[in-house]
Amino acid sequence: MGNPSILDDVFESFVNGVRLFKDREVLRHDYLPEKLPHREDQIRLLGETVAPVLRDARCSNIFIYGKTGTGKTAVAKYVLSYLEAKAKEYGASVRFCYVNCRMTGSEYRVFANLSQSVGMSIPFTGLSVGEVFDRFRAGLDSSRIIFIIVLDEVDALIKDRGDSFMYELTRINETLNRSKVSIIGISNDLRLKEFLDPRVFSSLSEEELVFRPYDAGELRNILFERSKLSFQEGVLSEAALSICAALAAAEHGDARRALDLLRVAGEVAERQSAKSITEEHVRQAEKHIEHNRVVEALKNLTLQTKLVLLSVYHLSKSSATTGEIYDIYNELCGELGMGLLTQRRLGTLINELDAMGLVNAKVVSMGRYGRTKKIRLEISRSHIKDVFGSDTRFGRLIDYTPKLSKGSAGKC
DNA sequence: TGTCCACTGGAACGTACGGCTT
DNA sequence: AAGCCGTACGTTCCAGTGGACA
Repeated sequence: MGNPSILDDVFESFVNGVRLFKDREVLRHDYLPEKLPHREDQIRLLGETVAPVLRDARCSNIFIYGKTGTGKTAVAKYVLSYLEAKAKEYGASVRFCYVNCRMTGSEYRVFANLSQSVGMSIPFTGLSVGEVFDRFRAGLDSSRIIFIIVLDEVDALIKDRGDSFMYELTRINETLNRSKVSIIGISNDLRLKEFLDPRVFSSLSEEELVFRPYDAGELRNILFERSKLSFQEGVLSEAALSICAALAAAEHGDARRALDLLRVAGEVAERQSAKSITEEHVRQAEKHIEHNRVVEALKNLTLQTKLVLLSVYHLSKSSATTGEIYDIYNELCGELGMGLLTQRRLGTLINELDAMGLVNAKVVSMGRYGRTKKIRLEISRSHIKDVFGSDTRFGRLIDYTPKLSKGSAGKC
């Protein structure tokens, strides 16, 4: 369990050391601040759109677009919480349910979630989606309310499983007698239109709201507001604040990223017993976040996907084709005495690694020599060596020398 | 201009599993 | 216990394809 005296030191310096934070929760993603700077227009527009529910009328469905960290979720929650409170004041029976579709995972669970929020209990599994939907509808109708459904990251679900559940939802009002439903869809992907049935799309986007990315100046204001609540006075340097804003602005104006940077920079500074947070702490925080992201991603891969990535690793002097990787993967499976997947399946796994940013895969045509994907590592080799090298099942394969029997691997 | 390579990627289907309803 | 159900992970089949080469 380690040496207790070491931990004594760690804990003591944490408790008695320099305190930079006043309240670090303020910098977390799910913290909902009282003010949302630079989103006044969107708040007003959304407020105007949902206001009819205060007079017991159904409001228009709304579609909200914008990249991650542009304040979509915060604005939606902010407006609806306020609306719910106002509704109580006016005696209107309004309720809203927020569902993050990506976290929730499937249409079954989305409906299960919605059902629970109208007081129906739904088993974890065992029912058909249709059955869950029927129960939701019945529960909703008997509760006699105006129900606002917020489907966050709805693009994740639609791209994976199609839009049949959205179709059901958009038509639900036709079968309700005593309750009404409005839908607020939130998407990170501006091209969502392409994935949706035109009927569903037109019904969903009776109103549209677009959230533009924050620029560096706006991010700076947001960080400044939050830093007043999260840090002790005078602890955060001007330069550190600006660089956080600039780094996040360079990455499509993501406020979440900016807040993460600031929080981790504070933690780094605190650990070093620094009296203030400097530019250098932010730089270290940036490295720290990226390192953690990659290591976590690597650890959580399935064994087969790890072997695919390891095959890329063994070929990564230059980019490799799917066929070359499959050959190496074949060898590695042989070394471990494991069954191997088909090349078709391997292609899908490579696409998943590409989506995670661990490899870069590009479809190229080599004319007479066929059409394939060129794959190269997107992360440092040392990350793979560190994480996979300590794996008891296949760690030894890090130093494996491929036989490259077909001779083509490694060339460009 | 047509051929042909080495795949890509969609679609349908199979299997295993945990968990519900009846 | 039987019969469903959703989910995860995988296979099989196959039409489609960009561009070098003859």
